[in-house]
Amino acid sequence: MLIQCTSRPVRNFSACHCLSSPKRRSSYSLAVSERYSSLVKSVMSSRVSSQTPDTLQAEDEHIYGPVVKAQPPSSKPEKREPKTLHPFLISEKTLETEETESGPPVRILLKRGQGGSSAPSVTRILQQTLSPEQRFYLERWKRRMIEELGEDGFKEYSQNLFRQGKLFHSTLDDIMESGAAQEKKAPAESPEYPAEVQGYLESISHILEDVSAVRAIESTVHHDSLDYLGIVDCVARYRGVLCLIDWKTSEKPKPFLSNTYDNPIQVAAYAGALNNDGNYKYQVDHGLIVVAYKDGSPAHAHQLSSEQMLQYWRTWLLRLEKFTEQRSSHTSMDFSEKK
DNA sequence: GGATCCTTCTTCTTCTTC
Repeated sequence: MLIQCTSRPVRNFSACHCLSSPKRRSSYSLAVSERYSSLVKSVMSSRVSSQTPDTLQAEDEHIYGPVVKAQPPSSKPEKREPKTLHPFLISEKTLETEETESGPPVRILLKRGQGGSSAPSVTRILQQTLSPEQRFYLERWKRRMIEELGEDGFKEYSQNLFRQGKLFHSTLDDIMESGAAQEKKAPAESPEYPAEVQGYLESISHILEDVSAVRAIESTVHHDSLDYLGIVDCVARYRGVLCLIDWKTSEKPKPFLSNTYDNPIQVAAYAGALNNDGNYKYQVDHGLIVVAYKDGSPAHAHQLSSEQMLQYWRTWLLRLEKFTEQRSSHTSMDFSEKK
């Protein structure tokens, strides 16, 4: 039986992200039919909490002030343009990489603190330039999670998410490096990989079949003129197209690009840095965001065209400008405080 | 040797009717 769940077909209820909690599986799963799925969903997804939407709203308003409802987020797309439109691609560099594709993938390690380099990272810039709306929803989510799990429980939960993400990445690095991806061997079947990431590996196995010519793994990129840096997950061909690939793990399904929040901006920022980094002799104008799931259901792959990459590059430049403005206003404030 | 850095994640919402 196929059940449509958040626009993603799954084999059964136990594989459904919305209904199966990671802690325990419901015994209802065998008895329910599609007819009752929305009812079951609403019953099972209700929170065990004495709070009602009204009290939550009241709490939100108490902490953040009244919610301004007259600002639908997507109705006014940001038309702003960066003050300086730094190029995404460099004309001297080539997009063709045939001659350099035969060697092993590069891995440029991060060297911090050398030569007084204090370039900010992509992650830090994105974190510090979140919109007030993003901040609000993240804070609210965190508060609700703490209400449910307690401070310590939430800490454990977050650490667990990070640990799984890191383990998935490092395992994937090993697979890529050993060339297992090109051998088209199902890595999930290999017993040498940690049990905790087997589901994620199964989830991306169909993606790995389309990945070839791995050029870089966990490699540092630095934008030589804009002076920011980051660590790229992977550069490889996906279905023949050279892409900057970002691997993600997620508890919730992310079938649409819009579900990935700032990830496309992150990918464009990395690609722009790689293109403007003298250590890389080629450049990349496509992106790929792969969202892997623990239960092994097929990962979602969001490919970014060169046009989309350019669009997100502009958004990135805006965020970078915002960051720089914030930083200069902070340092001038520090200066006046010290004075 | 210890401290710090870069990552790793987390948000978008609501009912009502076939």
